[in-house]
Amino acid sequence: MPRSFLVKKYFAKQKPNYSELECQNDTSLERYPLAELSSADNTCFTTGLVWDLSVLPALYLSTSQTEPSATPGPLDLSSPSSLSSSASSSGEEDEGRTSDPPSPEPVHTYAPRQRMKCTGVMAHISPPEEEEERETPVTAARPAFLCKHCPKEYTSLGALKMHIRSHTLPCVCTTCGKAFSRPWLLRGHIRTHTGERPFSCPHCNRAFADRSNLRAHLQTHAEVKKYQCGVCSRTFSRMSLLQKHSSSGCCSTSV
DNA sequence: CTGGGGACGGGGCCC
DNA sequence: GGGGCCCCGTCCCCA
Repeated sequence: MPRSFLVKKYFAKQKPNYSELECQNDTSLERYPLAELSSADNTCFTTGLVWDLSVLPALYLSTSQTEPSATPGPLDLSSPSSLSSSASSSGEEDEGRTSDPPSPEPVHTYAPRQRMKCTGVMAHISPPEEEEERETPVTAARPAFLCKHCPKEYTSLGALKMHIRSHTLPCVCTTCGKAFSRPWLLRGHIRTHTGERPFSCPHCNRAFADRSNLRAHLQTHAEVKKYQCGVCSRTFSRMSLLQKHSSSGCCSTSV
């Protein structure tokens, strides 16, 4: 179970509305851009959702490139949902997040995320049409659905099928031929061709084709960024920047 | 070297 | 069960 959504799921109940998000908090955004992301309630951000790299597991810091899933560390900083809430978006959603059940150890659910681009592997392993998934009837504890293209394992067939799409890449761009696992990924890609940028920043009117990029951009407007150096307290908009900062000397200990 | 943007991957949740 | 969307996150590249 790679990734941090395991934490997110608690508040994922409510769908954020970016269109609102982008303009509803115009006023507050001036001061706390991030708040807009997480909602009008900027407290979640200003109260210390900034990540302290010093508390991050060494593993995360050193190998985060491939194992950000270890992120759980920072989550425990102030709240179990710090991670998601800080970067999350719309207000309502934020509310849900901040109130997400304080799971005792959400951290343990994380597994090293491997940015395994095994899509290529699949071609060598076996034809997709053969038998996409191997169902392992582990009637005992939990059913395990194993991907035959990679070592991944899922507890539901649906999840496995979804995953398999990342191998089969059924969505192909008619313009450049690039293939994607999901339709919406393809749509996002198509924007790179059309130039469409539906996500605009309420602060600088800059537009983005990708919502995530807007989110990252909004960080640049934040007075206090999401990721904080445990040594110098300097904050960064991206984990990668914090990592660079750390490895470059400031936080030699945290590397 | 740092900061930021572009593009994209992937699991979860809701409908 | 599947599609759509969300959010989180990463890598690459450029200013």
